[in-house]
Amino acid sequence: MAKLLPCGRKRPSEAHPSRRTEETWISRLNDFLKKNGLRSTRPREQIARIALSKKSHFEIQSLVKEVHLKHPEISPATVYRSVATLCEAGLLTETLQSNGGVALYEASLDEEHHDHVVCLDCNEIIEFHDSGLEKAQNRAMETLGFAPIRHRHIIYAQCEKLKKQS
Amino acid sequence: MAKLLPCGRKRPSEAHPSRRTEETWISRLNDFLKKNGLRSTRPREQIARIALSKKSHFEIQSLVKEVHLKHPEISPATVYRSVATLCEAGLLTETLQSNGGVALYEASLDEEHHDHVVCLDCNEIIEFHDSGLEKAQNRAMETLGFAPIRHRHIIYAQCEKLKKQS
DNA sequence: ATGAATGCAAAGGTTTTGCACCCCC
DNA sequence: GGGGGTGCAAAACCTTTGCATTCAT
Repeated sequence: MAKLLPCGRKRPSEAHPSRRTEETWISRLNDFLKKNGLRSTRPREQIARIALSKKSHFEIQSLVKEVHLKHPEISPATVYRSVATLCEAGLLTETLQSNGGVALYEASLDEEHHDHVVCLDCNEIIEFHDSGLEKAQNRAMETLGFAPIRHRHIIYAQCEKLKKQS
Repeated sequence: MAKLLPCGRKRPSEAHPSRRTEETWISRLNDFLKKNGLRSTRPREQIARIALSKKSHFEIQSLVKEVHLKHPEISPATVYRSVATLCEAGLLTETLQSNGGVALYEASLDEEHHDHVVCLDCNEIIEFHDSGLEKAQNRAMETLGFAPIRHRHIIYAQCEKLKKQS
């Protein structure tokens, strides 16, 4: 938690004071499973623990690798199947569900929403939340006649240049 | 051009008055090829024509299919190779270059930047540009100490509900 | 003619599926 | 005990690569 920030940047006003505790998702998951006649199993929970601890969007492939590392007995097939279940349970969100292909996932706990900055110099991903930005977005959507449900905003930016200038 | 808009929405202030003409990218491509000792070939141009006509982000796979449909004699391998070339030429941009995996592409002509709304009711993608939103974004980045280079902003929203309410 | 570009087929990866066995309820 | 879950291996896909041939210059 006291981890150093990449980019030598100041920490942007403590991103998520309200990240849900682990217990919350476990019960959410179990509720879902029970409601749907599904079962609460060890592999499922282990996979969920790892997937839901991811800070930002991730590819399923990296999850497969991490699971295999920590729990070699769990097969890749199970990871794929569990991720599908977690999506149905609403604990993961599939982003970019573009025509049958690509899939990135993101833990969708009820925490405060955040956007991402990808630093092109450091290759780090920084999360941030800016209410002015959110408001501007909502205003734009209202103008167009849409009701925004969720969004994905990634800004690719540089930090190095600023350092040199200042 | 006079195509009906999805979602029964009003057209959002004519998105791209300045989309570059076809000739522009052909000469840009040929310039690049000549400069690098590469050759201007038929398959390359046919692939470029299709790729650069894409309105928004696309997966290479869908491009492969479309190319195969229109030009069955062109092999998938050539599509992959041409896309790489087009990226180097700066005519396509690879988005989401996440760790070795996923790749989406986007035509990167010099047209005005736009964001996307994905309508969850109609499954249509609408492009828009909102200067207030852009400004809010730049302000937020400045606060964090970054210089934004490019970004990707997708808003998932609904239009149906609005219709019913009004 | 020369070397880049292509098509084809094989190789390398990733994701899905079928099936026998296991284990939660 | 019954039916959902899992692991394994095969299948199905997607992307890359090697090589002989074609083609632009």
